[in-house]
Amino acid sequence: MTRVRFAPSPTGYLHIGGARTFIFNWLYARHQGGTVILRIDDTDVERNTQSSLDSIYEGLEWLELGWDEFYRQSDRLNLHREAAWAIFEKGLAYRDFTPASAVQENPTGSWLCNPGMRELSREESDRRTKSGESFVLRFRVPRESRPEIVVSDLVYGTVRKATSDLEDFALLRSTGIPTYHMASCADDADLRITDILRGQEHLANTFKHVLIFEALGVDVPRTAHLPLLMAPDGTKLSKRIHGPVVSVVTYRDAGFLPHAFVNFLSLLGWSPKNDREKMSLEELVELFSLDGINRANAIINFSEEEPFDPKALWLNAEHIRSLSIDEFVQRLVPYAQQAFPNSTPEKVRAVAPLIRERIRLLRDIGTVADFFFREELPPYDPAELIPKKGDAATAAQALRKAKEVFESVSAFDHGTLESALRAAAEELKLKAGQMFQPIRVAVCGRKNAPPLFETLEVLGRHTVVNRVDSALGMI
RNA sequence: GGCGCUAUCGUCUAACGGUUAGGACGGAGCCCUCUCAAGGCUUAAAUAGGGGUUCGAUUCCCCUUAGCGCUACCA
Repeated sequence: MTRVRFAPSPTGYLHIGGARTFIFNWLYARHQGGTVILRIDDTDVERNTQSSLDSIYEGLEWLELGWDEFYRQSDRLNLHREAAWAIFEKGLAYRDFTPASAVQENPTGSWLCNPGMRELSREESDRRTKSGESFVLRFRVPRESRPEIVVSDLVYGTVRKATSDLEDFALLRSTGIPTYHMASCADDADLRITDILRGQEHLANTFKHVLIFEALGVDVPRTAHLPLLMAPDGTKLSKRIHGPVVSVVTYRDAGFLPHAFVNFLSLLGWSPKNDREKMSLEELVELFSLDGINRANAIINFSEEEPFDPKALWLNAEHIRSLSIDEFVQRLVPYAQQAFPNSTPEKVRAVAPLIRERIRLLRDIGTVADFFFREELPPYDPAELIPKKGDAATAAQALRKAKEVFESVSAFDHGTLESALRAAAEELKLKAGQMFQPIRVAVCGRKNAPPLFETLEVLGRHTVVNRVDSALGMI
């Protein structure tokens, strides 16, 4: 049975690279009916923050994917320590009493170990411990018996490293707290993780992990390393340098649909190889395979002017268009509330069909549909009322005629309005566009808006007549 | 510095050693049309450089270059 884990450490907000790692784990597990584990790797007490932890939950929950089991490494410290000491008892690790300050004095060249410490007898080691000296527990890399370590990565293939290039890494800090490598492997072993999908930055760590797993006497989990997500400048994503676009909640707040966002991230470093781009969650689960993961880092394309990757925007618009009106309204209401506090779900529902094909982000309702929700139209340039190949007189004529129609028409619905207004245009010998533009600007406050007749219907006779009146007053 | 990984249009990517190097986003143009969208059609745009191997290389090997990662008592 497949068991995967996503193991973020709460030392920063959840960024999109982390989200993608989670998504790949989730897709991989769901594809084969496996188990998804969320494990908080919080062994670095100094740098952990509650706000980071909150950000991880917030981001993960928004994705609407869920997980099956949950653990926190800080609850499991004893397990990690016991595992470390078990390795020590097997003679595969040793105490290093070198003070932390002294270790730092070797910046150049490749440091492998402190030979004197590595060779310390058990008696001597025990004696110094008893006398209260502090130490770090280091893995004794078997450079003589094991010339190289070979990893068969599910994505990168066979990767090898000479043990003569691998330093005696730490298992336990001088505080007794396990290091990342120790805690991670001990937990992976204990939680019976079968497949580790994680960022490529860990590829080089995998050699150490193989050694730990072997020392623990457990099967080495399969690994699949994922290419990294990079900023357009080729550097790694950083909130400080690249701003809020690297944070998952930014996408939520802008009005991405969670699964559209999942769709977008899934396409960064993975391809179904059949030219599919827009996929539902179900399709992603069905199609996902490690074969489609490539090895080169992917750049997420954003800029100052356009903070979201254009493809993400396009995909979101695609997902929005394939929502039913009910689902769309449900997703839209919070954003409508945000932009127009007095908006009602009923009003949103009336507007929804008119904007579904016109917005890329749910937040766009605030700019695209404002004239539906505001009592007063924001000021606009009266010149906008004047149609092409016409003058102020044309506009006034069209508006006066339109007002007559609005006041006299029996039913204020788009079908009736359309035929009445088209007839009116003909009567005035105006082209459709010349007739409709003044009306559109009068009721919407701008030239670009949803189809006119449906818009009029939603606005209602009263509002429409009022707005035409005030337009007439401006001309 | 050492070690490891990577390199196809601007971006995401496809191509069992044989394709006019395909698709998508974005760009440009046209069509549709009451505006804006949506939709349809067309178009520009790539195999980092150099050596091999091969009848034939985007694909395999080597070198160079560039980028990324690891080299902590961070994860």
